[in-house]
Amino acid sequence: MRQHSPDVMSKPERLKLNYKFWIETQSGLSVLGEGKWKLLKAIRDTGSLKAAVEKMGYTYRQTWQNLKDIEEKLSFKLIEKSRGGEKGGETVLTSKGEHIVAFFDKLYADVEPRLNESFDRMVEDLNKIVD
Amino acid sequence: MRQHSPDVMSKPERLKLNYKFWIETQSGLSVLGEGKWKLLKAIRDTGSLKAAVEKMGYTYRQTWQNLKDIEEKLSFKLIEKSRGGEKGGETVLTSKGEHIVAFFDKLYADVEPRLNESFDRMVEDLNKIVD
DNA sequence: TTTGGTTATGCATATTTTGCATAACGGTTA
DNA sequence: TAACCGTTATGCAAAATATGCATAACCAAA
Repeated sequence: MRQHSPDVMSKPERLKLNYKFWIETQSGLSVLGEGKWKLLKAIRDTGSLKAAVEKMGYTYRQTWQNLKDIEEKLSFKLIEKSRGGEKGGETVLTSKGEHIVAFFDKLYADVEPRLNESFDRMVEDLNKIVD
Repeated sequence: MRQHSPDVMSKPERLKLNYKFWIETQSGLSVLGEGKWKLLKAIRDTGSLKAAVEKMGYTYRQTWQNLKDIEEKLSFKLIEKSRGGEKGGETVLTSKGEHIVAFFDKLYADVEPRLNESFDRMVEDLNKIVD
């Protein structure tokens, strides 16, 4: 069957730039980035993994596994979980968990403004190519 | 069966930071980043998709599909491919393909030095958390 | 000892990624 | 003009990941 490719010249669209930072192990294994940073904040704010997950729109199953894997890679705990009690259970950040949150706060505060400036400038060049 | 978790406190390892930039469509669809940038350079240098792919250690099948998808998202062609002939076929960059390569060259030259400086500074803070 | 809300986890299903195998091309050459 | 050869093109099976449902485990309080 002969089938020609879709016309690749038909829908010019303005482009943009995006970026991402994350922590990895020395061996290059990815550990955690912006998503888990925000999740940790949500855990801190709610005192509950379940509530944090719902707030973020994540699934409990996967997030629980992700956090377990992250702690394994880091070799220290980010959260302290307990079951039972009046509220059914709770999850709080460990001291190191708090530090990781604070680290990302600082990292983004430091780097994002300058990066966005560069990107705003460069995205003009980029869109000249499209036209 | 009762099975205790692996001891998460047992292998402290120095951490590092990493980052990534990429181009996306206005609607947030990821288009291409560092990998395809380097691939395009390899295509330019070799005149062949097959050779470029082998140079990069990618698989032909997937790379071919990726490039097709990227051109679809961009709505313009990055490469011009032909089959047959003495060399069996060849692939060269289009003018816009060249421009995209040049864009990434400039982007990384602009942004990387300052970013690496910030990261070197911040990674010290990060590893204070680990200890 | 019952209750209730949270954490913990097995497992089936869906989705994505890989990679093998093979077709299609077409300028060159005899 | 017909066979050749190295490249591009692509279907498809298999493997690896991701997703999400269902349900167990837990335990302070009532």
